[in-house]
Amino acid sequence: MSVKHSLLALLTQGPRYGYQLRAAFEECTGSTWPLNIGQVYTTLDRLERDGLVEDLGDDGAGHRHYALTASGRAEAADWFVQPSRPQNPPRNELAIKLALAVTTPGVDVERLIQAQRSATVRALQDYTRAKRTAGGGAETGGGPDTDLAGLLVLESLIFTAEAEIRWLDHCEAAVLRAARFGRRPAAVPPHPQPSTPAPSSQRRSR
Amino acid sequence: MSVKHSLLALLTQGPRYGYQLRAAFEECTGSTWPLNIGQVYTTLDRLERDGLVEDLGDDGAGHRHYALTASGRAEAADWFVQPSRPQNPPRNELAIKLALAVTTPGVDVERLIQAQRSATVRALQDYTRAKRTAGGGAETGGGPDTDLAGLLVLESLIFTAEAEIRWLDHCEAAVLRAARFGRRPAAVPPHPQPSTPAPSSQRRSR
DNA sequence: CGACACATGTAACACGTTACATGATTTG
DNA sequence: CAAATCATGTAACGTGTTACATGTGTCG
Repeated sequence: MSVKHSLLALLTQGPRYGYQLRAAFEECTGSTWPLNIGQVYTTLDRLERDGLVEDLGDDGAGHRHYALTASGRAEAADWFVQPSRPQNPPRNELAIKLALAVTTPGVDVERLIQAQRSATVRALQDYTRAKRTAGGGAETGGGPDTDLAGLLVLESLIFTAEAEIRWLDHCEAAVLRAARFGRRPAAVPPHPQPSTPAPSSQRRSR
Repeated sequence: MSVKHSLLALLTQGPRYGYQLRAAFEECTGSTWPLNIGQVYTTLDRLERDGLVEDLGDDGAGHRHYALTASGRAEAADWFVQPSRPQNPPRNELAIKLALAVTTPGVDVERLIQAQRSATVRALQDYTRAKRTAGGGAETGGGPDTDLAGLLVLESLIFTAEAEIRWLDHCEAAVLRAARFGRRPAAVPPHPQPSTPAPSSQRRSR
């Protein structure tokens, strides 16, 4: 959904063509999230089909411009006003992995947590370095707030990574605490077990 | 990718059938992320096609069990060991929206930030309430660590929401600071403007 | 009996990525 | 001229959601 709305938002500044829209998107997000050019065209097709944009045709220079329709403009305005709050927050792969890890016997949860923290710390260092580098260079040529936008995106990554590290620390403590109390490996099967037992070749981490 | 790997991870505890896998997934993540049952079956089909699981056939009770193959077991073990670190972090719709908002004239960024913070604070309160409620109730019947897993998932949501609020506060300050210095509304167009000007019906937020 | 949970699927569609095909223009 | 960039698309596939169809078993 973000691509669709991003294109609508970019078109509020006037008609644009596909290639231009991708460049504008990547510039404004500081190239953090590359946007596939093929998807731009297919999304524009869908937007036109749904009556949110209008095809202005070839301008003679080989550029196929699109403009917002009235409902497209309303949709873009609504996107900016309505807070993003899906009923179910987007799936967090790391949280799922850890939840499955603590419920699966034979998984080295400690190692998982430490490996993940190392990876996140490295990513955080990359972001911090990128933030130092940015802003000092030449203007990329976007509007007056293009640098601000890229900076905010970078800082969003930083805040997220920091939170992930804090959560991992918290998980490590919680897992250790749970392990100190009796951790019985599936003593009483709560559901009727399938007739076929787990194969004996099951891997163990130690 | 998370669904595919989640199913593999659940199957490390022995053969299961589709409906059972969904129940196990939702129980272990505390019903935070509902898993579509149709997707379970199509994913199992793909896993079988790729040689990661094996169809044990109907067990006579109408249950179609699947078991891990050797490569499926290796894949699951690898998923637990390898840290989740995609080259490009998953798109953050809120960050994209804010980046586009500060580069788009006529958008009330202040209002956007405040509306989003309110929504996130409400979500945070929901999570906190859910955390208080959980644990006190009866055992759901999962393994000994099912409660722990659900708790960790909830806390992941809490840590993420808190980070989002902090980031929004930071953005508000940064935007105010940028506004205090000269914010010229697109004085010098950096790219050649399209011939068609933006329609005069453009909405303004105030 | 009727409602509900259990259980397995299919179809259609939205969204996203990768790879490929095609041609114009610019630049070393 | 050759390579890179600009520009527009198509095809195939993976992933995810919603809705529908179908049948069994259980319980009030």
